[in-house]
Amino acid sequence: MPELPEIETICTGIRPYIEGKTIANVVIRQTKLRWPIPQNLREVLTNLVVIAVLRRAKYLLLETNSNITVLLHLGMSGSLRIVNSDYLHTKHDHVDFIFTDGNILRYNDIRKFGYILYSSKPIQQHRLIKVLGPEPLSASFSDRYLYSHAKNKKTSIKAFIMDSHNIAGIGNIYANESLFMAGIHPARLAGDISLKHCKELVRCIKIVLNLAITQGGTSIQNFINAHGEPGYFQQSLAVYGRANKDCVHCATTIKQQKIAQRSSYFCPQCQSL
DNA sequence: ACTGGATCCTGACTGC
DNA sequence: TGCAGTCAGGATCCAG
Repeated sequence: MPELPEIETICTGIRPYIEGKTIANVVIRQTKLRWPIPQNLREVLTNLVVIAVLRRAKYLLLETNSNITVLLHLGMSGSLRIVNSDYLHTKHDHVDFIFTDGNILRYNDIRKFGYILYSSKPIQQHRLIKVLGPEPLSASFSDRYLYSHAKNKKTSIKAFIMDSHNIAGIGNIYANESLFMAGIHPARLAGDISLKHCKELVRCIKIVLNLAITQGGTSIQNFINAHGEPGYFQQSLAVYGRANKDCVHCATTIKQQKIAQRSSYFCPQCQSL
């Protein structure tokens, strides 16, 4: 389930193989993803040069030497790998971006929750991009920002930080881990979090995401990097997936509860309501 | 304006 | 062994 650190890992992994390279062809085996792949994707991309591989929230962006930017979202089961033509495609390998040097950027997505689109406008103006909140690792995501935007909100703090319109790229795993580290109960109302606690939460979100990036992301079900290798952050998870186990701090039993339709894990002792 | 629920999908897992 | 049911989850859409 790729979140920000996983996309960052993939971005770093594929960049050396495709930046500055020319797209020779695009093979689409399955168009029915979350949204249909544009019918003319192959026609539009052929002969373009990828000049930059970027990440915004959980989107991976391929900038080209024309006005076209490819926008990729991996949903929850998507992966991208660099392969060559010796690797035969398998069941859920939906799209191949084939480069003139023989490398292939292969998109696989078991659950088809992801999507591939392109934009001919500046990508910041794209309807999916312009509504995003600040990057959590940027300076603009501050205690002041969190406090002022969460003020008066009657939703849970967990749902709030997972909403990409508020903060971009935090999914269920890192929301759980950040709230645990900050000692904040996931069901607390966003509007009730003090400036002091906002400061602590912002600090913890940045620590958790940075640590996950250095460990190559989290492989819970099927995350793999551009070379087909798993990440290692799952070994550092303090609460996510640890229902009925002992809290790493106080040995209280970790509780699991659905909050905002998502499995939430917390220590009832360390994280006060 | 704001909030929460339904929805898309497949595979792993559980229980009978 | 086989089948049915449940769960995982990002982000959009829609209803209240």
